[in-house]
Amino acid sequence: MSKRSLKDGETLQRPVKESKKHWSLGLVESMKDPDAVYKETERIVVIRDKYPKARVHYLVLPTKEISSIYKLDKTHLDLITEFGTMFQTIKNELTDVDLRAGFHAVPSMQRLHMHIISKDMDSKCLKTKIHWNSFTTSFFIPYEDLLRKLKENGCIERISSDMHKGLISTPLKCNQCSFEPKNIPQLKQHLLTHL
DNA sequence: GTTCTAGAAC
DNA sequence: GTTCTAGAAC
Repeated sequence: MSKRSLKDGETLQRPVKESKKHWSLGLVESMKDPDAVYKETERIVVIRDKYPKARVHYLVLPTKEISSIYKLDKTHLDLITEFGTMFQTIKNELTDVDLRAGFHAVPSMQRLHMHIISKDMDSKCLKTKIHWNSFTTSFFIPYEDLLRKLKENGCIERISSDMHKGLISTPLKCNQCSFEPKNIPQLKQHLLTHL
């Protein structure tokens, strides 16, 4: 016995499973979206982060399919050097902002991407401890460090699962002073004092 | 990566 | 009672 009668057009079948792209392909989709693209060269694209974690937050990606930093080898040194040139270009254009460039040690989204993010970390999209720690602990691999590792080792070594767990559970600490907030709302309130 | 929300923390 | 965090999402 059905619990209620069906409305016009309604069926007993579940909606046909949408062939929706997996969320981890979101950056690759954004690269095709003219509204998201900030700059473009033959080899790289710069997009605005859809959920910026600071007042300025861009992503630099290769047009070529490279899934993550763990696929890099010495043949990519020119490409990564161009990432650095792009970072310098953007710094020169935004001289009133303190910008950092780097990569997440454990990226969630596909396609190699370098974050260019301002130090303020003032954003409504910054909501969780993982968000915070992914930019303020060694979970964040500065651009120069990654370039050096690639030159010296010819690849980027994965961090251990224990290291990963440790970094994302690091107690909150301000990225501009020694303050240790009790929780995220307190951190966000405190960040305003550094503006 | 985000959204949602149960239940922990206050 | 309200705020906040952390885990599931088929």
